[in-house]
Amino acid sequence: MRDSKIIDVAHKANVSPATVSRVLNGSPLVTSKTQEKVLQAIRELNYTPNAMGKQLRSRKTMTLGVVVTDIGVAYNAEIIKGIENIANGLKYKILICDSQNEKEKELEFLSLLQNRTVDGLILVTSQLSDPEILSFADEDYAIGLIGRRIEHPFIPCSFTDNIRIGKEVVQHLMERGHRRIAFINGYADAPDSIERLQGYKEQLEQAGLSFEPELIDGGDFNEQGGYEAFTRLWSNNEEFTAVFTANDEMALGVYKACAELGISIPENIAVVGVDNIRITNYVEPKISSVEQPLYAMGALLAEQLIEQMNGSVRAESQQFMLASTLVVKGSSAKGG
Amino acid sequence: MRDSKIIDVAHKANVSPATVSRVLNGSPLVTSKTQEKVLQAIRELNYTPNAMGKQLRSRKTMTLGVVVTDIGVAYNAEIIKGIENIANGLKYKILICDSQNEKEKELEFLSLLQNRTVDGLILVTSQLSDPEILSFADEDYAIGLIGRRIEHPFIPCSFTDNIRIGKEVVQHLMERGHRRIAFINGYADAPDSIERLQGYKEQLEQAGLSFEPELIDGGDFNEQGGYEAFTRLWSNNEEFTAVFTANDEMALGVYKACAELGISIPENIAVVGVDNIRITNYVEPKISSVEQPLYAMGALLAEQLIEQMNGSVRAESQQFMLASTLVVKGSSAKGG
DNA sequence: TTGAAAGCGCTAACAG
DNA sequence: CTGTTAGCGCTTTCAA
Repeated sequence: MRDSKIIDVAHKANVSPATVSRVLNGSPLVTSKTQEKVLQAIRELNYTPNAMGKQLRSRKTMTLGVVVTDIGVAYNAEIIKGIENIANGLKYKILICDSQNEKEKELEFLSLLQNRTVDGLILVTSQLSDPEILSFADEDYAIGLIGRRIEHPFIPCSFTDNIRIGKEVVQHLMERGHRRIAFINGYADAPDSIERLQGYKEQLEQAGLSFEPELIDGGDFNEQGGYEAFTRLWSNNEEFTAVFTANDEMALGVYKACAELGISIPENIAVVGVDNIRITNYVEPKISSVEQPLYAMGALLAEQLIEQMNGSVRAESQQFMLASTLVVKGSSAKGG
Repeated sequence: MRDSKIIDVAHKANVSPATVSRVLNGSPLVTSKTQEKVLQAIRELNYTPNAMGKQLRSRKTMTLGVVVTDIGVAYNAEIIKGIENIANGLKYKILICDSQNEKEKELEFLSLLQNRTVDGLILVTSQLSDPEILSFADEDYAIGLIGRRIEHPFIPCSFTDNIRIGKEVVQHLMERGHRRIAFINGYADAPDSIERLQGYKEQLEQAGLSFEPELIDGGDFNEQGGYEAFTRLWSNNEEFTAVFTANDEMALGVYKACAELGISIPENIAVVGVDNIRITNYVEPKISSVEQPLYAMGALLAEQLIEQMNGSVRAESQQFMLASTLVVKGSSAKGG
């Protein structure tokens, strides 16, 4: 059966479509008598306002696009939850794109901003380059970033203090007596990688230790990469006593390598990761890790972006730099 | 800067909006000369067709709604990926609702079908009752179900053969010599629970063993529930030698309980779960588990639903019952 | 092959 | 307080 429209309700209630619209939108200037007539007609016709008509007229879709590299990763899922809860509370819906790290797919999704399918877009640790993102921000498109930072007055960002994460982990390991600390990094060009490495360096320097490039390797943020990086580092006989991996996935790779090489954790080597994913608590020993306020990062950003979209004047965007928490567990329990 | 519209392009190219629309939609009846003029104007104005106008006119949003109970659970994430990949391939977008198992939120999301925000809706292991779902299916709304089955000509469903899962696990454990097999179920009224229990019973019967209700308990599909259920079962001194948990989360709870009670797996007791989640491979011993074709469940259902939505005649929906695979690992390696 | 015009369903001026 | 009317941006008859 064809949906009934506002005009049908108007006819049935003997009023104009405008009046029906007023009732629908809770306008205060309708008699309670008229209102009742209209509501009755709505009930009888089982009428529901059509979203497309409304959206076209109001030039708003009340929808936020969210681009993540992989929806299956707990890191992203938690951020999405933060975004979704805030968005829903403010009557927004979210359209998700699992880009599988393909730039092309992210770019394609950005077109939904141009064609006004979404009112705003949130990129979660996107692999797009700054210029690519900025080319959109120059238009009157609302874009927000999570887990990444771009200096731009209209692009809100929420991210963690990665330098501090690097410093904190190194400090913790030094307190446990470690002096030669290896660092397994993620993608070389990811801000997370660069900043955590920087924090690592800064803390070493602060302690009067010299930075040794031969203790650094990269593992692309995944388990296999961590496994391979550790294997390489170990084979060089650098005699480090601790490893700091830029995320937990790579720490799992280190565990695998250690199991094969007969290295025991934490007796022979201490391990600290980042993200504090669930698995870190199920392996033996549990992996010390830095926990990030992911939910908050999503929620704060969504709130800021929506506020900004609805502001009459375009206000300067806020940048949220959130602190993380080191959770010490078995993998770094003993001294080096 | 205000977006340019089709009329602007028309003016610049000295044609009518209808012609621009034809070019946009690849109509064959435009001269290549006119086409070039129009394309040129589009480029110059950096024009992008407005999605709302198009949608209102065509009465389609090219959007699929997806309701999951929790986006953070790997089970759901994998299904979403299957849906999304197929949907994107067919030019559809997906709008996600993480209902957190709140019925009210699911119901609210269903209204997006009524107001035509989405063209179709997929419920993943929804907690809504059959009548609630059917009340929507009676209208001309496209609804599909995953991980659940409703007999209705227009509701496509994809789900696993849960009875077979129950039978297979029991058979496997019996082959390992187990005769008294405890079963920790999920929510008592979930189809997954009921059917897996039924399979468990059938296989016992087939082997000439009697069903013992005192070996059954429930753990609500979560780790804590599994922990508590096992603790209860164990304290009854029933002397079972194996536990079949209706999902892996509860198996993890069993591991925790066994660690506390000093029971060693698999020597004292064998454990088999369902879902084959990642963590099952990181605990010691690895947990035997039944792997479900989640991605395929999502993909097949999305394909069927979209096909159905676009069919001129409303065809009967298909039901997809997919087979699962038991992955035997350390937790059920030894005999009982 | 192209254009004129109607209308998808809704809201918001403006008038009464 | 309510109705009339003009679009939001697009597609699609129908006519030329």
